[in-house]
Amino acid sequence: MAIKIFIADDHYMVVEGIRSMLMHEKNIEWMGHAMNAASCMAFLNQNQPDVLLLDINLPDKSGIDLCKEIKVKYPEIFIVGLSSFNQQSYIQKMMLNGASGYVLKNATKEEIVDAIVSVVQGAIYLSNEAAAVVRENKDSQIPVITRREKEVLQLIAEGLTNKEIAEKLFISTTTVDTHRNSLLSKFDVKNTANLVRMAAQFDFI
Amino acid sequence: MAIKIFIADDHYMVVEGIRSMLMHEKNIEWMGHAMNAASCMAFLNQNQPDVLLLDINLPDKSGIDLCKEIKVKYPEIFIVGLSSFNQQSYIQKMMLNGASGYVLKNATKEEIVDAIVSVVQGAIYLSNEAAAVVRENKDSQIPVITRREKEVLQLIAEGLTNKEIAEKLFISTTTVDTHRNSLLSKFDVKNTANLVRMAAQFDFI
DNA sequence: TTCGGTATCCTGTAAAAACAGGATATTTGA
DNA sequence: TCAAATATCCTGTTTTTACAGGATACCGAA
Repeated sequence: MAIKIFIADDHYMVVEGIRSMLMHEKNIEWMGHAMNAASCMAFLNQNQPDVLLLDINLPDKSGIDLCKEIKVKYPEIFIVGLSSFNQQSYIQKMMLNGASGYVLKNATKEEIVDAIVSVVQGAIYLSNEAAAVVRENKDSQIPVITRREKEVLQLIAEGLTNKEIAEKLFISTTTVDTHRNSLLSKFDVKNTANLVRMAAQFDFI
Repeated sequence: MAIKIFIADDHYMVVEGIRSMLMHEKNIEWMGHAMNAASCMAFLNQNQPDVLLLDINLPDKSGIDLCKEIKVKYPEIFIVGLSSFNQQSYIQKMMLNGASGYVLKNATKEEIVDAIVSVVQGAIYLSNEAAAVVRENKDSQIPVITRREKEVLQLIAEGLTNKEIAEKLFISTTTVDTHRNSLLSKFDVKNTANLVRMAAQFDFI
């Protein structure tokens, strides 16, 4: 029986590339694709793929969050993360949220097929590069920040002062200061400039 | 006579996707692909495509720089930039370095074909999204900063204070302050956080 | 050669951030 | 349910930045 796969990715070329690669695989059945999280959920509501190839960067929702939701609602679907760049953090978060595999978008046909076959058998599949990323990043973790901290961080990066942020969020400047200091501490940096740079690197802003 | 195209992109899925999309286009001839700048140059040394689809993110060299080099050596080749995310700066830099077009990787088959046909006729082609990016960024040009300013900017982003930068560069803190203020003015921002964010976006750091 | 841009330096003030050392209410997860 | 995490608020002090308004020296291109 063929493995039924579905893909959620807003990059048409990637969808087309994978489709082209898997077209002649006899034991893989292509169910179609979605370009955003909403239509992906709509599809899953009516259909049952065995494996979902899931981009981390959908326009309407992060693949990370979507992964979690899908695993809660449809735990029997195996999810393989898909990303075009080596975002260490994403790989780890995706795996924490129930993904069974991860391939980078420069994967070969063999890697894709391997990943699909492996996860269906209950294994974990990490492509070479993804595995390397996970390995080398064991110690330099990406800080876990709260929703409010992220909000403050983004306003900081936009150039707002504590006072302006306080007014925008309807909180006191001292609260903003507290968030700011916990951000500095979580990112292990000593001033705003460094904070913003790290945040940009980790794709928080 | 068919338009001969060659593609340089390290994402196999993208290469495969474009190949699959263009496979049945009669007036387009697929010459092959390169996964890095070096093999792309090696290919161009022996072959003469009409259009080169060039990724901005090659492993061994930035597409921006490669674009410039190719246009110097082979000015008759039309280059279409290819990127997976909307990096405003990249699009503009690519165009400044002689590219004739730019498409994002979520482009449809029609956009790709349009781009190829357009640039061969000497036109400039910008995909919808790329055009929007260029349009909205018309006034907020990438600032021209001096070598010293860039040096200071990088140290600021690393979290050094004016005093520390001064010590590192063997200049007075007031000089650092001057550079800092001219950076703020050139980037048209009002504090360090905003400066670092813009600098990160424009790829200065 | 002269003029514009760059780099250097100065004094001073006001605003903002960094840091210390708290407190309290609410939310959330084990 | 109960502890931990989160979000809120406070009073201070010190350090750093932002900004105003200068000046001088050097270099390269018109």
